[in-house]
Formats: sequence, C-alpha cells, structure tokens
Amino acid sequence: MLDKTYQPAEIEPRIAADWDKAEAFKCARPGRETAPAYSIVIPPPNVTGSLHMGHALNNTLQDVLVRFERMRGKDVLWQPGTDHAGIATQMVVERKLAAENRTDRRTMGREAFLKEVWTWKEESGGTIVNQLKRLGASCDWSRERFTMDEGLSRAVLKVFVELYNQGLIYKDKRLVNWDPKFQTAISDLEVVQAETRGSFQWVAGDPAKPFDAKALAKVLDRDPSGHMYHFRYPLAAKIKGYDRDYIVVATTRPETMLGDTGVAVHPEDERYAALVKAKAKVKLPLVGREIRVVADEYSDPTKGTGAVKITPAHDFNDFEVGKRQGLEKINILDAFGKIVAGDDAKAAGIPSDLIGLDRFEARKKVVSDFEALGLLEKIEPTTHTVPHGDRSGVVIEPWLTDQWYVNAGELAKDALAAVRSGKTKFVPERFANDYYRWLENIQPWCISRQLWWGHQIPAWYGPDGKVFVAHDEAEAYAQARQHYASSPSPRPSRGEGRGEGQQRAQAEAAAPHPSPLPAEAGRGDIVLTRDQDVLDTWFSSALWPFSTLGWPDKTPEVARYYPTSVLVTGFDIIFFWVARMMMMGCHFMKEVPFADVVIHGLVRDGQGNKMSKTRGNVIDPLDIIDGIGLDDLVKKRTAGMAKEQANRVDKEVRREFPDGIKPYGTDALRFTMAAMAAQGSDVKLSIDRVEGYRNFATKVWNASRFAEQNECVRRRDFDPKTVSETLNRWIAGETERAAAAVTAGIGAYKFNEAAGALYEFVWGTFCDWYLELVKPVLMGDEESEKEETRATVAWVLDQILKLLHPFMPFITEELWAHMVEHGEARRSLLCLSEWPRLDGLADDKADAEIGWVVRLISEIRSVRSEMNVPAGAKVPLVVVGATDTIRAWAREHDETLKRLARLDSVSFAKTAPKGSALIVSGDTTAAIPLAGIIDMGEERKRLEKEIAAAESDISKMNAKLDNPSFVAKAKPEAVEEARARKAELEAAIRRWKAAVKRLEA
RNA sequence: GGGAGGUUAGCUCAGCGGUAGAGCGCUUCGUUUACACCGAAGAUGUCGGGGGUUCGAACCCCUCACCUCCCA
Repeated sequence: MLDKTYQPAEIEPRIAADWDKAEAFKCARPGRETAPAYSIVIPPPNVTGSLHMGHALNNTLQDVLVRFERMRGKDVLWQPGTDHAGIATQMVVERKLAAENRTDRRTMGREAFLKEVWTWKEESGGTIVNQLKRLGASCDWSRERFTMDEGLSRAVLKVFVELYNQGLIYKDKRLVNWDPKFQTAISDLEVVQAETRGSFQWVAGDPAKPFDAKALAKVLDRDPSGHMYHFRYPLAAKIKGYDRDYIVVATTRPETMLGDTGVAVHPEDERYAALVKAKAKVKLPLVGREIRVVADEYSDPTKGTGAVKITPAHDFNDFEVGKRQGLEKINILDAFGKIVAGDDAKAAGIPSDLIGLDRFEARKKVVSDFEALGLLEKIEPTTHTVPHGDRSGVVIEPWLTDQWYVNAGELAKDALAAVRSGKTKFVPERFANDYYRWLENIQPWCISRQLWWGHQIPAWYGPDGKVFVAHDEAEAYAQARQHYASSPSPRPSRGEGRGEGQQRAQAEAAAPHPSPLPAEAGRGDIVLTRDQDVLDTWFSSALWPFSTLGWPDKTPEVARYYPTSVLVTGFDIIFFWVARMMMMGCHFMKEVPFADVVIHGLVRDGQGNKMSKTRGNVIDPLDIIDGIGLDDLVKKRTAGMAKEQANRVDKEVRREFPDGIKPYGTDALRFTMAAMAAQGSDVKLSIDRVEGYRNFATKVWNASRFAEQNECVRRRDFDPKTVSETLNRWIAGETERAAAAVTAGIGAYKFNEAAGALYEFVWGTFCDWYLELVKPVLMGDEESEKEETRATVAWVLDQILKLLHPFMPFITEELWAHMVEHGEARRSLLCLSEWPRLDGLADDKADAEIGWVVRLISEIRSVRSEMNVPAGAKVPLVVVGATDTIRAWAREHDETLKRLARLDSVSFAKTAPKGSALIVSGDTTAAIPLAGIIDMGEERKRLEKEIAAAESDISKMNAKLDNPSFVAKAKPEAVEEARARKAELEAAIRRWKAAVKRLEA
C-alpha cells in the first residue's frame, strides 16, 4: 500500500538507480535498429560549473522531448558532455594553487600546470554531470564526452588544418580585445559594454576653483571612466589663417595620448582648413613627438571642437583612420595594461615618470601633467560605454597583436542560407532575425587565446618565422624540410609571426615557460617552435554536434544521428554557439547540424530580476529539490558579500523565505519549468508555483492510492473501445482528448500547453469528476459493472502515468512499478513503455450524459451555497418537467447525484413545489423544496440576479443578431451559435421568471 | 540611434478575430472511507492610452506612453 503522502527524496535515488541498471537511456537499444533516429546534443555545460536554474530549464525541456520520443519508439540519443572552459578552468586551478600556497602557474611551467588542471578535472569536473542526473536527465551517459578528450581534440586538429589550407583560417596583426587581467585576447562576444558616467567637473581659468588632482583621483578610483577630458595640443608652428597656436582635442582615455600619431579634422570643416592645407603638425605634449593634422571623414565637426586625437594602436576607429591616413601605430601598453618600459617606451617617447604605471594611474598623471603645463582646458562628466571582459570584469584594452582568425564571413554564407531556406528552423521564429543580423555583419573571429588550458594551436614556426600548420610535429617538420630545401637557409628572426604578440615578450620574459617541445634535437639544422597559444573554447564547441559522434572517423553514430533533430538553448547563446555550429556543420558535414533550434528564455526570480550572486537572489535548483533551511539559505546567498549588502540580502531572504525552502522534489521543479516555459519567454520562478505542482504530484500519488485501495487492476486484454458503461466510455474519450493535446503540445515545443492540458485533465477531470463518479460503482455490488470500472480506472491511470512521464519521470516511474499490488508484475520500465496512441474513443452520447450530471451537480452545489444551505445538510431534489431522457439519466445516476450534491432524494414533478429554490441547468429544471428553511426573499434576489445576468448576455446576442451585416457576413456557425445561445438564455429566463412569480403567489 | 519583445484579475502569466482564462493569494463553508500537499462555493478585469480595419478586436493595422532585452 502506498503511503499517504509522497516523499520525493525516498523514491528519486531508487528510480535513478533502476534506470541506470536497465541502461534505459542508451542509444541503439536492441529492437530499435530500424526505428527512426531522434538525437539531441546537450549544450555542454562548463566543466567548472554547477547547476543553476538555466540548466534546470534547459535540460527539463530537452528531457521532455527525449523521453517523449523514446516512448514513441524512436531510437533516441541524447548526447551528454561538458566543455573545457579555457579561461574559467585556468582561473579555478590558479586560485586553487594560490589557496594551497603552491607555486603559481608561471613558475611551475606549462606541462606541470596542465597536469594540475587534468587532476582537478578528474576530481571536481564531474559535479555538474551528477547534478544533471539528479534532474532526471535521460542522456546516454555511457557516451559522455569532453571537448578536450582525445577524439574531440582530433576533430579540432582536423578542422583547424583544413580551414587553414582552405585559407579560411589565417594569422593577422590587428587590434584585439585584450583582457589585461588574464592577459589574453578575447572575442567580441566575450566583451560586455557597460554604460558609465562620472561626476568630476572642472574648467580652466576659474581662480575660485583651482584644479584638485586629489579630488579627481578619488573619483577615478571609484570608476576610472565617465569623463571627457579636453586637451590643448600646441601647434609645432604658427599657421597663417588659423588664429590660435593650439588645437583642442577631447578624449575619455587621456593616457592613450602617449600613443597619438595624428589629429584628425573633418575635410570640410572651415575652422581647420588652413591647418590641413599647410600640412600643419602638432607637438605632442609630454612626449614631444610631432604628429600630423589630417583631414578625415571620421571626425564629426558637430561634436566638441571637431578635432580628434588619433591613437591607431589603441582604438578600433583610430586604427582605421590610421590605415587611411598612413599614420604610425605606436604601442604604449604591456600585456598587463601598464605603460610600456624599455625599448618600447623609448620608441614611444614616454616620459620616465610614466613608465610602468598602471593605465589608470597613468590616466590621472597625464591629466595632472597637462594641467601643470596649462594645457588642460576642461573635464566634464560624460556618459559613454566602456568594454569589460565578461569573465574578468576589468576594462578591456584594444591592443595590437598577432592572432589567429577564422574568416567567419565566408563560413556564414552557408549557415545563413540554411536558415533562410528552412533547413533549420528557429522556434519561435523571431529568433532567426537575431541570427541573420549577426551573421550578415559578422567580423573575423579571433580564435587564439593566450592561455595554457585548451587545444594548442597546431602551428609550428621556422627560425625565420615561417609558419607550418600540420596535424602533428612530424608533419610540420616534413613540411619545413621541404620548404627550406627549396629556399635559402632560414635566418633566425625575432618575433615575427610568433604565437604570442611581440609586446608580450616582456610579460613572458618575467616568467618564461619552458618549451613544450621535447624533441627539438635530431632534426637536422631546422628547429621548429610550436605556437604557444590555444584555441577559443567555442572553437571546439562549434564541432560538438559531430565531434561527439566520433567525427572525423566514419562512425555509425555520425551516419545515424547527424544531423541532430533539435537543439534546445537560451537566446543568449545564439551567436556564441548556435551560429558557429551552423557554420562548422554546414562546412564540414555539408549538412546542417540540427533541424530545429528551440530557444527558451531566462529564469528570473519571482520579481523578475536576473538571478545573480551579487544581487543575492539566486535560487539553486537543488535547494528546491532537497529543500534548505533559512539559515543555510542566508549563508549561501550572502557568501563573499560586503557587509552592507549582506545585511540587506539577509533581511530580504528572511522576509521572502521565512521557513527556508521546503523539499519539493525534482518532479515538481521540472513540471514548473515546463508549465512556465511559454515559447521564448522568460520564466519568473516563484516558489508558490513549485509548491502548487508538488501538490499536483501528491494528487496523482493519491489518485493511485485510491485505485490501489479499490483493487483497480489493469487487465492485459483491456480495450478501451469495448467498455460499455457510460461513465467509462466518457473517461476513455476524455483520455483520448488529453493525450492528443499533450502530444500536440510537445510536438510543437509548446511545453506549457502540454503541461496545462495534463494538469487540467488529471486534476480537473480524472480526480475531481471521474473518480468521484466512480465511487458509487466501486462501492456497489453490481459485479460486472464494477469489474469493468476497475479495469478502466487502471487503464486511465496508466495513460496518465505515460503522458505525465516526460514531465515528472520519477513519481510516474515509481507509481508504474507500484500499481501492481493486485495484478501482474510490470516487466518493463515506464520510460521504455509505449506512448498512448488513442483513437476513436470519443462518444457523443456518453459526453452528453456525463456532461449533464456534472453540470447539474455543479448547479445544485452553487445554489446550495448561495442559499446558505448548511454543507452537511441533505436536501431533496425535484426534477421538473423532465423529458424521458432526463428522467432516465436522473435514475441512472441517482446514487451519484445524491452523493455529490448531498441530496436525500431525487424525485420528479410537473411543476416546482411551492417555496423552493430553482435550479436551471441547460434544458433541465430542478427545484429544492425548502420552504421554511431558506429565506424566500434571498431566493428572489438570487433569481433576479440570474435573470439580470442572462438578460445582459441576451442583449449582447441581440446586438449581433439585430445587425443585418452580422447575419449576412459572419460565418454561419457564428450566427447559429449566437441564435442557440440566445434561445438557451431565453428559456432559462422564462423558468426563472416563473419561479419568481410563484414566490410572489 | 537601429532592432526585438512586453503592458490581460492583488501577484505570476496563458490566450492572439466570434460568450474574458489558469495557478497562487483572498472570502465563506466543509474533516462525505484517495488526498487538508484536500473538497465545495465565491469575489475581483473600461485586456496600457488614442485612432483605424472588420458584421465583430484582448487578438489585425497605425500611433503614443512606459518597461525589458539585443545591436551600434
């Protein structure tokens, strides 16, 4: 016998173990060799990650699809795995080393460090995978992959070499987004723009308000950005036709002036025409370099003074201007974002007191120095966006380095065409627009990263810097030997074309890492050095849909499961991942990686705020599953917070979760996710909602318990088409309708509709009505009727467990196994059972009859309640002027009516007895004779209210029907419906009015 | 500045041409042998404002306001 309430914690681990033991989720199960394939690759979670609500939503939706299709008999592969998360993982391990007081990465060297990373991965990298299992994710765990494992690395190698040979990967010296914290380049996508506005204001020439360097420093320490600084650049020589001896430029990054190589003005700007004509030069303050004034469309004459300083080595726009105008590119920063030293400093002409300063210290000093020289005109707060590294959070510097690029523009062509032609469809469709817009304007993709953890770039350099891209070292040497045999012997040349930008030599010189090449000797006179850099993690993720299937080998899995059926992911990752998979899939497989892309929203907190650690509003999915006490929750949310913020969060948490979070179990969480995931929209997660669905799970549990108590045993030969009892015919039809709605919902990725249909059917139809209506039968002694009903209850429950399984896998699997106490043992798991295929079960007559019972009971209850008939009191019911059909129905369901409407008798009469409350339900009129018990004044008021409501409805119908164009133009069904409704209302009003008259009599 | 989405019951949201819906919350009643993590009944909406199309608009079109996100 089942317990009274269901305890998710007790059943979930057991069920998970059962699935595991049965290897239920393996692809290519015996018997499905010829079944259609259905495959999904999981968006690989970051190996350093732990489960958050986004994963819970994402994986619930995938699991619903996968379990659904598995039950529909397909050969399902849900391919799991994780990605190696270059920066994040390297950070985690570096932090670990620091915490353990061990030698740092640079000191221990690359090889030793990578060993540390692998050790960490073996020990801690499985966290998220185990958490996904707790969600019930039915991946084929035996096929778990990792972007750094052998096979996937081979795929990366092949792709790199091939794209290089096709000219689609190349090396280039360009400005990149440089992250000074991690000392690596990052792609445009990893840069977040943050709007900022400062507060410092100063104007030269006001004796009452001298320049206060300390005050400015204080403001800049809080945020180094947010101000516009206006500098006077003195002209090298006075120019005829220009009345001043300086030109004013404005900048938000003063320190970059050290690298200025020009001043640009608009070609048509009259103010500066003389300067342009005279090829005037400006003597750059602090540095002393003479730089040209150039005419370039880039400068906007309406903004500021119309003159802009040009720093080609440190600004993306200036870089372009410099290219057009032939300006020199002078680098002034090192890899750490400090002002350069040594030869670079000399070359740039940097004053000695600025050398080695951090960029933001240099900013303050440059400003003060300008003021001291009388060249600072003003400082004013300005609103501008500042690029930040999404992982590091520090301000990104545009920096000139050698990096590897993918010609994404070329690869984008096929990827765009595939969506345009409908080979791949976005759901909801509107997300295709984002995809188009991005791919149409795509920039070269910078794929090299100055990290150690990742796929090392398969490029080797000869002594003269000549690059050899090859699958391995031996191949590179072969290429090199051939190359140098036919060309003059190589001469060493420093830097050019090396894996790391020249400027980085300095950073690395401080902490050199040993050569990773063990086999440099014995190769004759040629010595090759491998590129030190690794590839962007997303490069390997882009291959995920085929690399995980074994590509580049010709595996049966590639043949069977590629292209995959659908990809389920969040909109924030369309550019990072979806677009890149499309590019690589189309290029290397000549086939899109997936047929559908289902985009879902973000999970937010109950108030609609993004969940974030800094905000302290993160809900851990496992805390909903397992529950968490208030104090632990507070501790978790305030961890690592400043005191003030911690206090605020502490208060909020205690107010919002006075009792912490109760354990609701995985099924409730999953159902909540599915029910709230309306296509593409964000999910505002409220615990109340989870609780509601936990209650739903309990409801299902108790319905099963009821079935068990009443020995509702499934019958092997049971055929819902052959049931004879009206009640059973009715529920069979309802079950078919529900199954159709759920099937259609999941099929169209409308998870909320499928979940809603289930909830409504299980609770509103099966529990509230069918089980109640069935009670008299089960308690009665009509054996054959009872037998059929028991079998029907068992059958419907089985259908419910199946339909509900994709959403609530644990409780349904448990009940499936348990619902056998009085019958045959189950041989199969629910997750491998067959999805309901119901057809032809609808029965109009049964629907009419049971519909009549349901409506009548509802009306009686409503009238009783309104007339304040005590809930426990049993009253007589008189059916008035009943037709033969109604008479038969009333007799048939006599027991049920009495029980559910709390009646002591059901009788028939031509007219309603005096002093009774009148019930109108469709064609049926009934009366509760309660003279003396109820207040007839109340009854009269009630009737008049009913009449008024009906009359208001009638006037709406009349407005339509009296309108000739409605009758003429509207669909005939609409007209017919309005007429029928009007007639029905009129009939009801007639009966109510008659009742009022009798009350008056 | 460009683009997308949103504005419906106290809260969170469905619905997207034909009688305004759900969950939670609220009010009243109830322990009738599956379930109080329950049952029954009930209240609550000029469907953001304005204009248009249509026989008919929460739904389609235009416009305005506000909110959110993406891109520059």
